[in-house]
This record gives sequence, C-alpha cells and structure tokens, in this order.
Amino acid sequence: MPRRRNPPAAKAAPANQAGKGSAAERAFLAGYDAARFPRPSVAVDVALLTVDERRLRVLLTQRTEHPFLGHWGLLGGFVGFDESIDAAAARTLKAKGGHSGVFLEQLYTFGAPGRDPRTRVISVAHYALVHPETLAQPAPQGQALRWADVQVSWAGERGGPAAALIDGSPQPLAFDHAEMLGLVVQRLRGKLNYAPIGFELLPRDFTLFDLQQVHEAILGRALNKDSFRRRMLASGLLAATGRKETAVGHRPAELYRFKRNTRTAGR
Amino acid sequence: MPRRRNPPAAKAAPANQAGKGSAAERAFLAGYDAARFPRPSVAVDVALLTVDERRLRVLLTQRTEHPFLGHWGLLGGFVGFDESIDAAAARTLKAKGGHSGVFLEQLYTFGAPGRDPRTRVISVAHYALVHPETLAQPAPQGQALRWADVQVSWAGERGGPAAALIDGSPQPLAFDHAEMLGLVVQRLRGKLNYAPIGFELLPRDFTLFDLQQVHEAILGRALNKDSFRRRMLASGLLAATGRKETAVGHRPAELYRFKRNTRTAGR
DNA sequence: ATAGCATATATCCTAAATGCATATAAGTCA
DNA sequence: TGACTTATATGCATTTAGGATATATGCTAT
Repeated sequence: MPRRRNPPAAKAAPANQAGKGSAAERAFLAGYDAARFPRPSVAVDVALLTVDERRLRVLLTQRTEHPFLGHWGLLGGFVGFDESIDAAAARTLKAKGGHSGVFLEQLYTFGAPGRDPRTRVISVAHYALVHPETLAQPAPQGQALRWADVQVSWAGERGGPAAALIDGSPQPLAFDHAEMLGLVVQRLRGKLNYAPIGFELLPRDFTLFDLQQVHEAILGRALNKDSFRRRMLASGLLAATGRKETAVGHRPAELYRFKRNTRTAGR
Repeated sequence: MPRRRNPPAAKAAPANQAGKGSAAERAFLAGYDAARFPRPSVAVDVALLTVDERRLRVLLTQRTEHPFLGHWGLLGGFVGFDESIDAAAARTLKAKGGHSGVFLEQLYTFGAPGRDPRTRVISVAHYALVHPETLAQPAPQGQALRWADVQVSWAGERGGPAAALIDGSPQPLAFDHAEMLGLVVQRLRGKLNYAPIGFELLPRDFTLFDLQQVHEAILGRALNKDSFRRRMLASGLLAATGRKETAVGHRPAELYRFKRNTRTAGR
C-alpha cells in the first residue's frame, strides 16, 4: 500500500482560525506544491426519492457516455475545486435532476479503487427527498430521466443493495449505485424513528393517513394505524389546519401541517 | 482478524457487469485524461475513542508541521491513489495511533473549501473504538500522542462541536476537528440505541455495571440501573461466563461476554 | 331526502417496557 | 464473626404501544 505523506499545496485558501499565523507558516504555505502526487477525482451522487402511490421511487438518469453507456444511474457530477461538497450535490441535483430547494443530506462516501473504470473516483453519496406533486417538473435539457420503483430484498434495517425497477423490470445500475440506493433505504428506515423526515415527502397539507403511507413505503411494512396516529399527534410536530380533505368518497380526514420551527430538543 | 463493521459492502467492482464491455468503451477509457482538471486532495481523519474511568476520551496527536503547527488534532493522513478509503483509515490509525484490528467506521465527509489553508483537502472522518486496557500501547515513533477528555456543551443528540481537554484545559484543535469530534459523539449516542457498540469499549469479559458506565460516559447522563440491566439481559447479546469479578470489596458481579455472532435481525 | 358505505376519530382493554422501592445474597474487611 | 458494600431478585405503579370495538361524518346511489 503506497504510503504517501503530506502532499501538496499551492494557493493559500481562506483560513481558519490560527491557520495562517506566523511568517514561517505563510512561507510554508507559499512553497507548497499541490500537484506533486496523483489524486483521486471527487464526485457526488444524489438519490432523489419520493413516495408516490404508496411506492418508494428514485429518479434515475440514463448515461450518455462511457462507462456504463445506456445504463441507468443516480444523478452524479464532479466536485469543483473551489466548491463545497454540499454545493456540488445541490448543483448536481439541479442540473441533472431539475430540482432545487429540497431536503438534501450527505449519506456515505464510496471509494473502492475499482468502482469507476475510468480512473480513481471517490464519490460522496447523498439523498434528497421531494413530494410527488413536483414530479411533473420538466427534465433539464439533454437529460433522460425516469422515476423507478425502489425494491429491497432485505427486511428491517439489515441493509444490502437495492434494485430499481422501470416498468416492472429491474435495471442494472451503473457503478455501485445499487449499493448506494440500498444504503439510502437503510438510512431512511433508521432515521424515521427519530427524525421528522416523512414530511419532506408530502405536500404542505396532508392527512395522517398520507403520512402513514409514506412511512409504510419507506419501511416496507404495514403499520398499526391507531398507534401511528397517536405517536404522530403526541410528537408535537403536527399542526391541525382546521380544514379537511374533500371529495374523497368517505368521511374526510383533517389536514395537518408540519411545524417547521419546532426545536427537536435532544432526547 | 480486524473485526471491522462497515455498512456498505462496497467492494471493488472492477467489472461491474457491463462496466467495460465494448471496444468503444475500452477506447474511451484509454483516451481518458485523468489530469485534465485540478482536483482536491482526499484525506482521512480518525477519532480513536475509549472510555476510561467513566470518561470518554480521544487520542490526539500534536502536529509537527504547518498548518496548525503545535496544535492537537485527530489522526490524519492522505488517501493513496490506489487505496480504498477504509484501508487508508486503517493504515492511518495504525501508523499514527499504533492501533489495529479495532472497530473502525466511516462517519462523514468534510469538504468546505477553506478547511485546510494549504489547498483544497476533502477529509473523510472516521471513528474507532478501543477498550482502555490497550491504552498502554507505545506511541509509533515520532508521534506525540495524548489521550484527551471529550467534553460536549450540548445535551442529548442535538449536536455541535466538542472540546478536547488535556490536563483539564481545552485545546484548540486543528482544522475542523472539533466539529468532527462533536459529530462522533452525536453518532455514538444515536447508535447506542440500536447497535451493540458499547462492547467495543470493553475487554472481553465485563460486568453489567461496566457496560452501564460506558453507556453513561457516551450519553453524558446517568441511567437507571435496573432498567439498563433488564434491557441488556433481554437483548440476548450477552453470554454469562459463570465467573465473577474478584477482590472488589463487596459482592462480586457476574462476568459477561458479548455474543459476537448474534445476528442483529432487522427490527 | 334518505339509507348505505367507507373511512376518520374516540374509547377501552391488554401487553410490554420502564422507573422505583424493598428484600436478600455474596463477597471483603475490621 | 459481624459490619459493610454492592449485586441480584422481586414486586408494584406508571407509562407506552398494540389491538379491538364503537361511533362520527361526509359522500353516493336510490
């Protein structure tokens, strides 16, 4: 295993506290050669998810270049030299998927040397959540996009790769995107227990049953209705709007809204 | 045998199905110029933790180079071009901290453009856990190492930076290591609820009270003894050894051992 | 207009988990 | 041997989740 020591550096970037104190340090930084060692490329991948018709779905793009030409994969892009990882993920989501201003969070960094046949690419995987009413967004030009059904072959939070189905048939995903997708589901299932994350997958106003269906789609199992209801109402995160759904062919349910400003307060 | 638990089994996918099939694709790969764009450096940082005398502690190293010369920080190193991130973290932990074969897991990737004044460095933060009996390990040559007390100013799992105290006084940490350390504590507190992680901080045989003290040190609050005891025994993860602690000046407690092979089974 | 329908909401009951108190056990130490 | 300290066992009250049943409400068909 090649042990490299402190590589590189050339420009002094905006610094951080005592980062550039003494003259000695300034001199060191000025003489730092950033190009001495070969470096991996750094990319981001974004799994944009939604729940539609009780199914968990992910937005895939069809690759127009090698490698994996023609395969479907997550939305990906490279991190610019002066760009934060968060910004790169948001930019990629906007440029490749046409969505912005949505919930977006870092997941895990994938860096197996052979994961990209071109060269060494380390990818920081992210996931994003939108509600299905935004599904109709037009695709950014030049992007072939499809919403695929997410299917996992494991139960609970055990983990493993996930499959993406288009028109019912599983697609071989590019790179290690099946692993990423599986990890997204695993993370979401865990997070559902303590974080108000279901709301990101619903429009502003929703019924308790809508919320339950989102949870069920993510967890992959049915939930007890009464218990779910009680838990949600007791959480203090829901505000009743006083309005009810209409034209549903049965007793209409109350519409709720997520209290955004509630401090989650450590447990 | 390093008992590492890494979530995604993202093994090298040299030939992920159609990854490098056609002649066209081979031609494309051959012509790919890996050095066309300036790239960030990729590093790893490892927070090696233990619980000793009921205190959560982290192993720090004193920097011998700019930037942050003389400051204390986590164990860090650069990722080799052909080296996986996991391997880089393990190598760094061994070379800079003198520990190997311990629990080591990826945490989060930090990539703010200004976080390293030398140049753009993206760092994949990790945390590792050892039990205090291994504390006496000699430091690798040339490394100034100290165990510091970890102190957080927030409660529960709210999150925020953490302080590291040497001889009772807080040390200004290099780079964004205070943020990393805080995130480690936050992650550990969350993980304690569902993962058998406390065992990594204990020797093979331990009492229930030992385990409770580990949990309390991580959570930063006292736990109900009976309840903790019941929960742990009910978890099915503990095997009674039939032996008891000795020379403790009171009734000796039973020694338990962690059942490593128990499948955690999704909830 | 009204009866039937489907689903929302309320109420009650049971099981399980937790916190707390008390009693007993098993070592050490004077 | 007895005092002391902490481990372990047992009982009980409180809380919380799961499940069943009963009632409410708006829609639809007649």
